[in-house]
Amino acid sequence: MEEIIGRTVEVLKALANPVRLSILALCLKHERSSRELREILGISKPLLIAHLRRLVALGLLEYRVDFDERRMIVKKYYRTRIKEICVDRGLLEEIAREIAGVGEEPSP
Amino acid sequence: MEEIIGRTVEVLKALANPVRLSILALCLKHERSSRELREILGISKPLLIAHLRRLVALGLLEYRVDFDERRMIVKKYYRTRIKEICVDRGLLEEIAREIAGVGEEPSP
DNA sequence: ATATAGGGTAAGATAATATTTACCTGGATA
DNA sequence: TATCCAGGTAAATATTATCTTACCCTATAT
Repeated sequence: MEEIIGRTVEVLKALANPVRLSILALCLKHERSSRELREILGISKPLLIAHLRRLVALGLLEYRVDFDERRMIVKKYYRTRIKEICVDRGLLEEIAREIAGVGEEPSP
Repeated sequence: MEEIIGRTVEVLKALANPVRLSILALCLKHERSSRELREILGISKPLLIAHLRRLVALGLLEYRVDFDERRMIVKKYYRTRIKEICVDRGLLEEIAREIAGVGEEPSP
């Protein structure tokens, strides 16, 4: 049992939000700094951080840490990791099998 | 302006739920009655109705009305309409263009 | 001292979803 | 009469999501 339904829902929920979808779109072609994203999206810092964290946790976004030695400042640059999330016939068939209980490990 | 972000989020939100995803999976290969779905999913009638309505409204699910003349009863049979929802590079690029404001109609 | 930039956390308000129980319609059946 | 079936609705509650303000720390510049 792989819990396909749970994992799929988790990813879809992460994508089903205008801010997070916009972040992925903005970081697609080139990396973006936190400040840049906040200015474009017009949201507060804690909110942006929460959204970024969620995307990173699911592997949909990655970041590079840049250490500015002169200013003793750590900056992060975000970039989208495309994972081609697709709700198609194949996925639905897998879910149907999970519901039917096919592939359950027999009790030991 | 087509409001891609809004429409995409709406569809993804509809998919980002274990019950609705299960309904689509169950009605994929053959149509299912309301009762059948409720027994498999183990949820209340009003809840199932709400989920069904939402999927139908977005065109992800369709139903056939069967009128049993002898019993004077109307029954509905649901079937999944596959629409191949895909969050890929192309979609993100479109969203990025929407954010950048490309293709806005000039003020008249 | 104060402001700015960067990366945070904590608490709390508000809004949206998910879900339940109780009830209504109409006809068939025990 | 009472119960079951089908398809609902209404209202209340519970759980999540979303978002803001107010803070903390470090270092640089004014």
